[in-house]
Amino acid sequence: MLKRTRYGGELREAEIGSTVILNGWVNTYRDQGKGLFFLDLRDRSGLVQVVFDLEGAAPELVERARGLRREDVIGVRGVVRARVAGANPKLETGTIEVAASELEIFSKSAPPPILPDDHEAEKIQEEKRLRYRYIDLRRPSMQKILRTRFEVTRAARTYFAENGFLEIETPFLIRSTPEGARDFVVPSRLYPGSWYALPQSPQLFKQILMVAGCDRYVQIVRCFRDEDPRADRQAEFSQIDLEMSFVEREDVMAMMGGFAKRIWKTILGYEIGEIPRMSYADAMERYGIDRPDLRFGLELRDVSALAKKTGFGVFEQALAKPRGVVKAIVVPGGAEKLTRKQTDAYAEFVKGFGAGGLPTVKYGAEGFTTGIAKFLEPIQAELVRELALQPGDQVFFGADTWKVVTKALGELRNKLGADLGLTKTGEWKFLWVVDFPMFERDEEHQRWVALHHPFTAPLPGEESKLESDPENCLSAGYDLVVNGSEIAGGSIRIHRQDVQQKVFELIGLTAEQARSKFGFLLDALQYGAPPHGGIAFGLDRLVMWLCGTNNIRDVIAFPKTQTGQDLMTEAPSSIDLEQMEELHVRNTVPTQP
RNA sequence: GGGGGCGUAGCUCAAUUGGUUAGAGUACCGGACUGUCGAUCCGGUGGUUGCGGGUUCGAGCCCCGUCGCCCUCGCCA
Repeated sequence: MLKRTRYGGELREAEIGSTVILNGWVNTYRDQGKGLFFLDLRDRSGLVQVVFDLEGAAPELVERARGLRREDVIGVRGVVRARVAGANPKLETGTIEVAASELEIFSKSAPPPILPDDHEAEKIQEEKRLRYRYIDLRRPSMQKILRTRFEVTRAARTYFAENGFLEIETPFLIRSTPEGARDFVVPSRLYPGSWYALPQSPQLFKQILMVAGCDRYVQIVRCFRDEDPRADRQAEFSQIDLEMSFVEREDVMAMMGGFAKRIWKTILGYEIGEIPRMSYADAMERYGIDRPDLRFGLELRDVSALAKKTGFGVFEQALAKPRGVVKAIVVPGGAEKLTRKQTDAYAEFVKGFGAGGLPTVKYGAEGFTTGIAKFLEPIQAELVRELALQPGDQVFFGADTWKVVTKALGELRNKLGADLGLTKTGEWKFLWVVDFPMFERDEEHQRWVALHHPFTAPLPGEESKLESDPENCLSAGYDLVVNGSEIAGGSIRIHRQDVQQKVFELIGLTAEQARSKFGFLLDALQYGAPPHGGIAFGLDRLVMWLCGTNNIRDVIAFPKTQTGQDLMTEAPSSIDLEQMEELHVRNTVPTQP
């Protein structure tokens, strides 16, 4: 066997004159006739041109070479030499080529259904790429993503090892716990009628590792949530998960900030600098979202006080609602940049988030024009001052309950940022969001739900509000946001059994329910639990940002479709009747004929 | 569960809006070619128009159902 001595894509002019053996796939071939045959050999490192010619090779060799086709797998021995007829600037190896003297064909390829060319791949239906994933992954850009993902996890292990963390595995077959996302479940063979669940995260296990004295835990771990996927999430995903003992939130944030800095430095050579902070309340008021994209302004401004003076029906009705507000977004230069068609489309857009419409005005030399200009006459001067309007600006208003306005304008703000080209690649705006409320009111079920999760501790000094004022009790949670995307989230945990009981009670779990579902945690907290806290990084989303893709399937070697299928293996599938009987389950779906 | 988009040759697309035998590029096969590089030139194979019904003299195109993929709202403690 011709065994590789070098990766072809790494060869450069310095190697001219040396003999190498390359292994790889035929990317393309160019048959020049009887005696001259070129091919581009692809391996993990990239492409290099291999030439078979009469001067240097036996005719028999040339004949065999001429039979090569795309995606055949070969070994080649040859001498590295300078290109005779000029370089190919498109290849990193474009100034050299390998003059082949020996060829071994390891495997012929059937005509490939798709070709692993980066310039083709954009056009190929993703369905085909997923079906033939083993071909698609041969593409240089996919190889680069796989490598980047590995560099991230390697840097993570190095960083956390340097900081005294232990990587400890937690089980995949666990007890199903309520709340949160829908569980994937696995039937038990040995306990008829009983089920395991796959973990949505190792949350409880890592807390128990702290009780167990492990002090600092990290794990790069798969998590499972049986919810409908999106472009940036799927049922099965990975976290860099960690937990620390004897810490306050400052300690965890410092550790994670250091990790983010390490990653951006290692992978992109980028210096993050100090990561600013913002309270959840601020984020919601000014950006309408708990993960603001700070790459652009367009902040939401509360103009309720002024709106009250207009007598405009839409504003009045909104302000009459419980917690009704009127907020504004100023688009600098929007009067000219935004067409009527666009602003109409934005009105439709915000309706999708429950807003009744999108009142708007343009500001110019003659004051307010278009839209609701006439209604704003009484407050024009004050509004111009309040919003620091410049001629040419356009103002959009949201008028409804705080919740609807916040959501609608927050989403509109992000859309405007994208549409107006306010986000540049290579720009990184990090932000810690802190001081979340412990609870959110679920009006439909008339109860409190934990905003983060029910193991999150109140901020020091806020504990008493659990009794007196749960709505305004702040938590010791923290989210790390980059460019409007939440890439990590965590909190200081409750380490006292009585506090944990109280929180369970507030979210509507009776003592009995809490005991039956989380008894092991409550027990553990009784027997010497250190103060502890942690955080989890979404590995997939992290790699997406680092690789510049907005498709989570690009950063997972074998991803699932939006309906949870693996198109390559065709999972999920039906199972044999015997398998089902062994597992004590029965199929209630009529079988296909 | 709701909304939107897509589905024609292995792949990427077209088919003058219901009209002859569904075309092109590419891949593949055969031939030519000694410096190509997304090689080129000549010729060729290749189709259950996702699937199932329906309307019609006639359906890739219209209608109904169904399957699959993507985006999205809900959902994702």
